[in-house]
Amino acid sequence: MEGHTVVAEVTLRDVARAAGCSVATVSRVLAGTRPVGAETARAVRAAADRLGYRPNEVARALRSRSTGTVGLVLPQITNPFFPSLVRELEHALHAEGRAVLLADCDDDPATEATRIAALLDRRVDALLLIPVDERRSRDAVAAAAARVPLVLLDRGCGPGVADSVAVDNAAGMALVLEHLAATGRRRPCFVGAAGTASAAVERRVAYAAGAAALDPAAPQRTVLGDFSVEWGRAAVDRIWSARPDAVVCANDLIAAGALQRLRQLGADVPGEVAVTGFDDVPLAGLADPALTTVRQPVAELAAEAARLLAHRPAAAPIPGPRRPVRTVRLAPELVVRGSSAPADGGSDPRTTP
Amino acid sequence: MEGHTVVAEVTLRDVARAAGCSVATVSRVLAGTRPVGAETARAVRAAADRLGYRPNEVARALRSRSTGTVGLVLPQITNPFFPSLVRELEHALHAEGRAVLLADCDDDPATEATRIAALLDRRVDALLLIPVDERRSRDAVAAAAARVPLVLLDRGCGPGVADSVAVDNAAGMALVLEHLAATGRRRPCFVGAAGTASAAVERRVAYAAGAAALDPAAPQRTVLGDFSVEWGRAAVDRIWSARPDAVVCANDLIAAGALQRLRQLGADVPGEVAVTGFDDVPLAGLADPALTTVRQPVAELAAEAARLLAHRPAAAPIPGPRRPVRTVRLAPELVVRGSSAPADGGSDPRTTP
DNA sequence: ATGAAAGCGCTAACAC
DNA sequence: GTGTTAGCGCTTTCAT
Repeated sequence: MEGHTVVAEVTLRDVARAAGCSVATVSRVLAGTRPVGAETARAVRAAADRLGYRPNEVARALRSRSTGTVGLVLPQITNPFFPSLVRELEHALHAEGRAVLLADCDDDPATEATRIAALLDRRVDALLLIPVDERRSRDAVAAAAARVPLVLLDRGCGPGVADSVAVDNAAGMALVLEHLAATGRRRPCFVGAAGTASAAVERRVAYAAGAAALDPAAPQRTVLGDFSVEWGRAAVDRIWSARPDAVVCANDLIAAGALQRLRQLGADVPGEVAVTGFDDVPLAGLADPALTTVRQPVAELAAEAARLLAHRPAAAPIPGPRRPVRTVRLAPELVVRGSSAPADGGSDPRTTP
Repeated sequence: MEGHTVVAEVTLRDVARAAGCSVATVSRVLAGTRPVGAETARAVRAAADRLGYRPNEVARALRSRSTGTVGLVLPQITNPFFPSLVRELEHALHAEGRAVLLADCDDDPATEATRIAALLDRRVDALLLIPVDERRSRDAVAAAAARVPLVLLDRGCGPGVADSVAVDNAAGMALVLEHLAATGRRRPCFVGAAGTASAAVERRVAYAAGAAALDPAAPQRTVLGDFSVEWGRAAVDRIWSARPDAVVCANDLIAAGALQRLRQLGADVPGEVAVTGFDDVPLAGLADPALTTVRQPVAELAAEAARLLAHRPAAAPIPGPRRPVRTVRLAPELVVRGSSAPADGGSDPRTTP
């Protein structure tokens, strides 16, 4: 084993020389751009194989003005909802021969702006972006969207800024509330997240709208913090005195925290109080009791995002008329688990009065 | 808002023209390669600012033979131990102005080989790699290490293949066993992972070595599966009949599954049996009871990996003598939580007989 | 169907 | 200290 060594990279010239033709011909054979004589093509491929030729993607990128890379910008890879999304995106893109430049923003809009700039400097062909904040990310996102195709994922960034694909948060929250109503819960409360992130806003608005049907006072039983386990724990102390029979949480982390604290307080979940989450992160199935939650269709989200990128025409020669942004909303799925089993222990809603 | 548009990128030439000097001078000012007259420098910077010039990193890369990107190749981003590592690596690298090309291998050596090749084609300056498998990843890793600086992370890949940095698994397992012994446990069993991944091997070897001191029969109470929650659940059914007073797991996922199944079986954790994990993933603190585990020093791992990359000289002109590989082992830390509290409920080892 | 030649935007000799 | 020039490795006219 020796140290890595530039063994004089094999270039197109080397292949051309070995195959006895010009570099242009080799390029055409390998890229399949234009017809080439069968005999020549064979010789070229043989030479390329024999020499172990690998095209220099950097040179190719410079010349063809396309790097074959897309930037993936996200708030915090440690948010347990993102890894599976990243995985699906990476696979979808790699399947198209594109590589992924990853940027983690540390949940900070300023860092986000820096990362976006760095990716643009590297001439990514496109950007997949989960904005840190609906409002504070807007300028940087809009500027980037003016330069490359850009698709917003999971969270929005104000109207008309860019194409976006996300789960239908309102529909998800409605599923939760319907389920709770059907299993006899009548005093829900909501533990949400403050701020302008679209998931936070949409989920709390949907709760307020849907819960009112269950109980006119339900919308008022709302406390707001952030999307964390710690907040879930703290929130329980704020709302438990109201004796809700269901704690509807804005995501699974909050729900996990709430569950933990309720257990500490000796509350009976789900007998006395149901707890629900949102996202269906891996942790949700592991909680005790396992968490009823709303599953985001992660693979579809990724596929749809990749599709939007592919269909966004490369660039207009002239600024041109404003192109309408496309917004895709995917249907979520309710995953019923132990944390919301009817109080009587049965699982059929009809057995509950 | 209009569609993204190539507004005729500003190039070095544009800046040179605006500043009234040559492209070389502009390059020198911006790169700081060589001294430039104060007056000229000012003019250049002003022009660059005014035009909103951003260097084309692709062109720069082609010319300077350095892309400023490093490839990060990992088995499965959805493994909950990796996101925090990815985060630290991304930050460490970005701080040096390098971008991260991410590749997820789907836990498959063949995919891994493909991804490595794709990254090399893109001329990454270096590779950070968590191999899928100690043995089956070896060829691809060795080949890659011959072309660019490469640092193995978290898992090894056979001796002498490449520089590596990982936690000291043996030391971590020893900490666990000492702790169990000190808190009065005498019949440990081990739920590990089969296969040749170095973490799997080192942890099970360390258990066998350390547990024998506790109980000569302990090493035999070992069952092997994979690093998953499902295996943790299944393993309990295989070992519970032996009535161990401690279930030592090879990672936190296994431990979470074991904990869940023990609870289902009505076992008292930690009263009747202690459970321990390894890695300290976010989930560990959330389990009930919270999981005693071995924390990997993630930030240090990342920093050390970045340091090794930086110090690996770029390339030798001639294959040269075999360069010794460097292996860094970082000390782990035991995190004691509820799942291993002494049977009497106290937390001081001395209160236990 | 093939080759010659012109760059993509930048850096790095090499002159002055 | 600054300009001129020659490419990095490739794709793509434009000839033939």
